[in-house]
Amino acid sequence: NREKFYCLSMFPYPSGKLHMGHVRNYTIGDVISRYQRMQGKNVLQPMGWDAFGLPAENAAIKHHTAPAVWTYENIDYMKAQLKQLGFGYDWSRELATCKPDYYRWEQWFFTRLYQKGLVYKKTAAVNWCPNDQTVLANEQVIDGCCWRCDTAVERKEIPQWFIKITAYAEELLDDLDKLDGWPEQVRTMQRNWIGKSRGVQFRFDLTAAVAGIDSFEVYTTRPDTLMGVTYASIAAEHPIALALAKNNPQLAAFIRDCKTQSVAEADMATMEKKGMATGLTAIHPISGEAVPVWVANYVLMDYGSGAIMAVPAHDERDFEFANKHQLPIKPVFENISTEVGENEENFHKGLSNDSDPEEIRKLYEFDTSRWQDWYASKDDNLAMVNSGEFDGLTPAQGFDAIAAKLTALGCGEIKINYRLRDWGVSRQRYWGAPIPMFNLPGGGEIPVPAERLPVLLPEDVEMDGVQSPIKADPQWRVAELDGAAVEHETDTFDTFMESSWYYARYTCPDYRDGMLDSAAANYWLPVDQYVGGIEHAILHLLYARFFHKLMRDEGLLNSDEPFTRLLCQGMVLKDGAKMSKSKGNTVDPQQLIDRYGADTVRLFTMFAAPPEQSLEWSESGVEGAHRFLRKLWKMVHAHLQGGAAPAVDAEALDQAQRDLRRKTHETIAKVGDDYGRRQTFNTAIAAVMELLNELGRHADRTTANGLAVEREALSAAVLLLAPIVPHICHRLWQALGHEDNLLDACWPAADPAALVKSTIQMVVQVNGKLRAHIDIAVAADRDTIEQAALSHENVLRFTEGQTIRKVIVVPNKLVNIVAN
RNA sequence: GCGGACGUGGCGGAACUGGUAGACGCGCCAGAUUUAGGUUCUGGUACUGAGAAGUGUGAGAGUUCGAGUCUCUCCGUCCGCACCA
Repeated sequence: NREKFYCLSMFPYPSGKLHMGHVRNYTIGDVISRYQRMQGKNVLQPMGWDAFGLPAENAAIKHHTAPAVWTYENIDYMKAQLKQLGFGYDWSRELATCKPDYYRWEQWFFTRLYQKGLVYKKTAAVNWCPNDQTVLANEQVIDGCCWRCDTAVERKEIPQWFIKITAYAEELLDDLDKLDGWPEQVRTMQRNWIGKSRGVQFRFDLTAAVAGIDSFEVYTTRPDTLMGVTYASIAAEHPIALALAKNNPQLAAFIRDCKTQSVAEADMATMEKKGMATGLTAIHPISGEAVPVWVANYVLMDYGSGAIMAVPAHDERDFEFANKHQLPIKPVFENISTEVGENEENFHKGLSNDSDPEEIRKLYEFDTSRWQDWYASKDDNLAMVNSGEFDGLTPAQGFDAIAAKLTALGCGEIKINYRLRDWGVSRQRYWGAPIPMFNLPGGGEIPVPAERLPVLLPEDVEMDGVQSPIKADPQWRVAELDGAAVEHETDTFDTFMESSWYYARYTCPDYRDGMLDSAAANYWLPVDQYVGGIEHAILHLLYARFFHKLMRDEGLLNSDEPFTRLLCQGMVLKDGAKMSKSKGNTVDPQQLIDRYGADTVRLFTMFAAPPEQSLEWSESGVEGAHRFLRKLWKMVHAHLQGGAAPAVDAEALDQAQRDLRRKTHETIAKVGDDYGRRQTFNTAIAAVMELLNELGRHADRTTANGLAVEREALSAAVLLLAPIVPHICHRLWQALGHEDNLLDACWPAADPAALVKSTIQMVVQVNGKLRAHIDIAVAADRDTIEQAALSHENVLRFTEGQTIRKVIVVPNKLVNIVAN
């Protein structure tokens, strides 16, 4: 009937051997697991392998082997290393995501999602190397070129499978509020990533149809600025652009040019903004004015409708674009506030008259990064201008009025939008789970029936360095369904698929009758503590949350969220930079284990920094950790030389023994709090060090009471350090005469009676500066404290000739005397 | 570019709820043991100053009796940006 505790560390990609980041991650998880076990809980701590992925393909090419061989060898090696470090994993639950008995259930789940309408196929952009005729990952695009052949990479639209994560956007957003065991910054990042917005979707009619298209849709979160629209932009892949390009060689060339760029958003956002006029004009839905239509490289076909309205006066990016292409800038807000700064004043002087575009353009150049924020923060101080019937409204009123107008005109409506996009899971690579679909000869596709799963990925393959072996082999795809010829899909799943549900499969890794054994899953889930790198704060954690809800809605489990508490550990640095092969500043943990032993490595990684901060590597710090363990060993054995120690007789202790005993119990209280609530293991270790320092100074082994107090302190130290340095503490615990297993030993509790103090030291400040310390009886009232403070010699010296204006007393802490 | 964090001695860090800045460790200095070095032990170690005291948490402002902590502006570093995992 013990309470369960599921402690999970993010499983590793089997890249070869453990690096310091793994050591740190898994030490944190193991320390928490051991602490919880000592609390008497039924602890699950599993480990496995995130075994599919791109590096295996590259390594296979380099070493002339198969990705599977390379992966399994790495798993064997890394597993042995994890065992050396003494992590208490339940290896009977080990799983590897590249094994068919794991990915078959992922394939099955995908077909279920398909049947529920949560999966669909559409075209989406990938990085394409025209020379190698292959798809590249963002990582394989270096400065816009292919990493193998240095050819300029193009954007190419190909059909791909998507899962409708946007259907769960609202729940993924709302449930963030429940995750109070998560770091606030992770929740904020996920909120911003989902990016819920309220805006208006509306239609621009073209003055002349192109290839039968006579309008296009745009979405804006700022309909209040609609009257300031001076142009519209469409994506290079927009049907209108493509149709026009057929008879416009210049536009066709520009569109080709737009394709020569990476699909990574960071690259898109920092690249030069380019555009070209289409010659088309759209009709402003309210004013009826002609609005020129441009093609722009920063408008993406995959986002929203692939077209945007542009308001250069009130959007920084539009402003830049308008400046570059000499497009008009039409302000539609006027400042009506009486308090304005110098810049704003100049700015709004210009805004409120009908200056010619050149004048306004000059005006804006004072600081384009600031006026936009300024607008956002001063809603009530702004009034609409140049906006016809909407003049005089505030932006918020303008939002509603213009939205209503567009709705009434039948060309638009208020719409909730998310920045979050559906999850593209197709990869054109070999080393991944095959997507379980049959492609039909006449087009279309059908899921592979459940009884024919898994769709096996052949492991005995040769990599040619360019194409996936299952794409290169014309036989692999051959299949039949109900007597008709069909083809296996040769794309594989994004590896985030496997890492999105492994935590649940650990609860029943050998279950053969389904994806999850609900009884086991519901017993162990949700994970009580998840530990992993901050780099996963958005993608992995969002996909896992999504999958959890999908599994819940499939009836496989009954909780809403997968991870109750989350700890994101920082990076391991050397010389101030992240340890990485490319920088050549890695430290091989194996050498440390060989030289100092697992306990020293564990102690150093936990002591050098709190888990959420980056950890600076230090060889002398490791030696310091080793020194401390030797000292602990010697202290216990020196103590044992003193002979048998009786139990502590609290009433019979002298003052020094009482003080030492109080220190022991203060340490127990602090360390327990550091492990459980704060998860600051570095300060827990420091507190035990302090206790041992105190013991070294004041221990008296000549009396029975002295020996008893020392025994109590050392026993506490051994128990408190046991989660971090289990091996040495196990031996010391035995040496101290305990027969029971340390892991099952009860976590010590601080004795309230031992913590009682008769006097307390308080700080006395004069005008906020420290001037004295006073010893005060714990029960002293405010007057007594004030008198003691005011009559202190040094306080008198600093208040002489001054008037006491105020005395602030913070109980048990300090007195501040305000005088002048 | 957008989103999120961080910035404290020679170094890693501590200061948890706005209340003694620098716990603990490393390094360094001095001493003891040993006496070749290392190990081990003891003491010291933010800066300026003989001292009294003053100054000090990336820079600048603000709120407060009191700011490393809260607010604003700026600078720097790091993480993520949907195909690295």
